[in-house]
Amino acid sequence: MPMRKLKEETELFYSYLRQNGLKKTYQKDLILETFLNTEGHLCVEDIYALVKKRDKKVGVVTVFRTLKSLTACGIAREITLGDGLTRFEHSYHHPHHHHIVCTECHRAIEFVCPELERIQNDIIQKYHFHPIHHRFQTYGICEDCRDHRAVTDFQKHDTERIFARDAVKMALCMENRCLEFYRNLADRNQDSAGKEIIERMVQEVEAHTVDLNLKLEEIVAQEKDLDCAPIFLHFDPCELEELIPELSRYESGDAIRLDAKASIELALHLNRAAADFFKSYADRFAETQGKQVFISFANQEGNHCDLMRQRMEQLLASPSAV
Amino acid sequence: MPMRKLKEETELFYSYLRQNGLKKTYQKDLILETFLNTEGHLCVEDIYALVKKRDKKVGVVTVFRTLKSLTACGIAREITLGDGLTRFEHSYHHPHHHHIVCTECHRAIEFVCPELERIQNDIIQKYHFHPIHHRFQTYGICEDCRDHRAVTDFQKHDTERIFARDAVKMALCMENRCLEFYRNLADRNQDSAGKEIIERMVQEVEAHTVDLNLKLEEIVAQEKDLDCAPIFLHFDPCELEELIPELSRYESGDAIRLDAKASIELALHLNRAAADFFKSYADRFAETQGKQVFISFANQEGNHCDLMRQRMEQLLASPSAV
DNA sequence: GTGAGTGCAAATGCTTTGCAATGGA
DNA sequence: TCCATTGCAAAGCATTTGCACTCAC
Repeated sequence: MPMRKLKEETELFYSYLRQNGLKKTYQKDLILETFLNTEGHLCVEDIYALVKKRDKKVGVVTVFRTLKSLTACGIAREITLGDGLTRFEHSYHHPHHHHIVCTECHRAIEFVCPELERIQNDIIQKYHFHPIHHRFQTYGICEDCRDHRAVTDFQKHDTERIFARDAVKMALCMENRCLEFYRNLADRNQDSAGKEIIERMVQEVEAHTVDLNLKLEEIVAQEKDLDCAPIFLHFDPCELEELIPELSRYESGDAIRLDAKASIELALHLNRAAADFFKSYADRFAETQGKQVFISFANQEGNHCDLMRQRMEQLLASPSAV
Repeated sequence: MPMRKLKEETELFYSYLRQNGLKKTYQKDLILETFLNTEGHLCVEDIYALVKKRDKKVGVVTVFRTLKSLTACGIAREITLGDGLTRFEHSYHHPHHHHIVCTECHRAIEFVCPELERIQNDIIQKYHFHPIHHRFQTYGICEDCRDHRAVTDFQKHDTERIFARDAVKMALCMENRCLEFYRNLADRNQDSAGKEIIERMVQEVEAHTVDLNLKLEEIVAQEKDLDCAPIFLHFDPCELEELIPELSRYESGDAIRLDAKASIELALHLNRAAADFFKSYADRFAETQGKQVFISFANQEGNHCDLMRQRMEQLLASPSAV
């Protein structure tokens, strides 16, 4: 947990206290700090035990009461994993997610699924409910328990980092699809000017892929074993697939012949689609590092569109110079 | 609750008792009967109160214990609506569903959403969990509570009947889309033989629609106000839309010219798609009246395919006679 | 100094368990 | 007869409340 965030959340808590005429105390601080410094799905008893390590005099009741406040101001979120205990997880700057719960070891994996959010919105509207929150919980037996292996705790990582990691992976997934598309197209395009344009696209996407991989490494380096944490963002690859134009539409007979203009138009179209998609994808999430990844990816795709447009202008001005 | 079902469930319970070396008793019978004769999401106290009306001597503990057994043998299903109480709902021959819970009045609407089931399967597979069950719960404030209106209980109907009702409605929705498609096509088709074929299709679909409406009335007549119960099956109309061929594919210029053969082929294709879709749709559900509706709809569409094929043979044999 | 916070103990509410009596198979 | 079942009372358990004392503002 970076200090910056701990500070942000503490600020939030204090302003909540101020606004509600409540007082800040040593115990509240201690409980907040303990909560923020622990990842996972902790029950009151867990947090109480941790707090007691630092100060034996604190009572459980205070932990209960403070966690209620933390929930009220959006720092914590109450969850249930089916064992009758109320558990708490970080909420501030953490995307809304769901759980896969092992009914044997009671460990839980978190995942985000925008499709679920969409369905939830559709349904609640259909029934004229004013939405508050929703939860999707899948219960099953995890691999470790099924194979009677030793189990350790899941989810020891900062959710926001894992989300950022997966956001970059999603962007990379998009870029890889684009690469495959452009390479395939360059291979088959029988118009040499168009081929050249597309090959330049390949290089640009490759460069972008390198950047994204660096970004990924940077994120993963922030925390030990972050790369091993299970997938958090459950995105639908079909949605990315749909952004890629169908090559068959450009075939005439079995051959593909896209001149420079048509190639730029195609690339422009693909970039525009990707930019729009990632921009609206970002809208689904609360303020997080991951959201920022989507926004900056959308912006880069947008910038690439501008570049395409410039090239198009150049081409129209002096067709031989591109 | 029809007698037939009460009997089936009682049989199931007795065989569960037999297989586990347990004994049948007057109290268990009483609790089972009370449970089966009440629709809704009842907590132990609710059922206990109802049982007490019939016999003051029965204890709560027995209700707790019997409900555990009923859950174990698949007659009841335990649910939580967020108020800390364990509630029970019918499970035998009831499709797996989810809930929209009002956080004010604690009433819950049930709904079935095959899309959710699909996502659940995808995700649990991705994380290598062995599935047990899943729950999707949406919390919000219902219309009544938002407008500070008086509230009565939801869900006073037999879930299986509501499911059957919605299954028929879904089939009707499909037929209406087909009708619209055929009418539009008949209108625009400039080939008179083809037009005639399509007009016959319109008549056949109309007849089928009448049948389905009769079926719907029959289901709705089984229970008072069944037609007013909220939508239970949340199907995706896009999935139906996708089954309908795009007319634009048959346009040449702005005109449509489909001869008899092409018209039969088109109708055959549409019927086949509908039959396949509803057959696989039925597979998603446990044995219920609604599932039977889907299967019989798929069969009827299949039969229609056979009819189409016969016509095609006739046409090929004597082109003028169709 | 005022009023919220704290921590103890006690209460609450749902659910389970222990146990002696009961009653099915 | 045997052993599951029943219903009472009692225990468990997570959480909340009452209250006197403490401490932040």
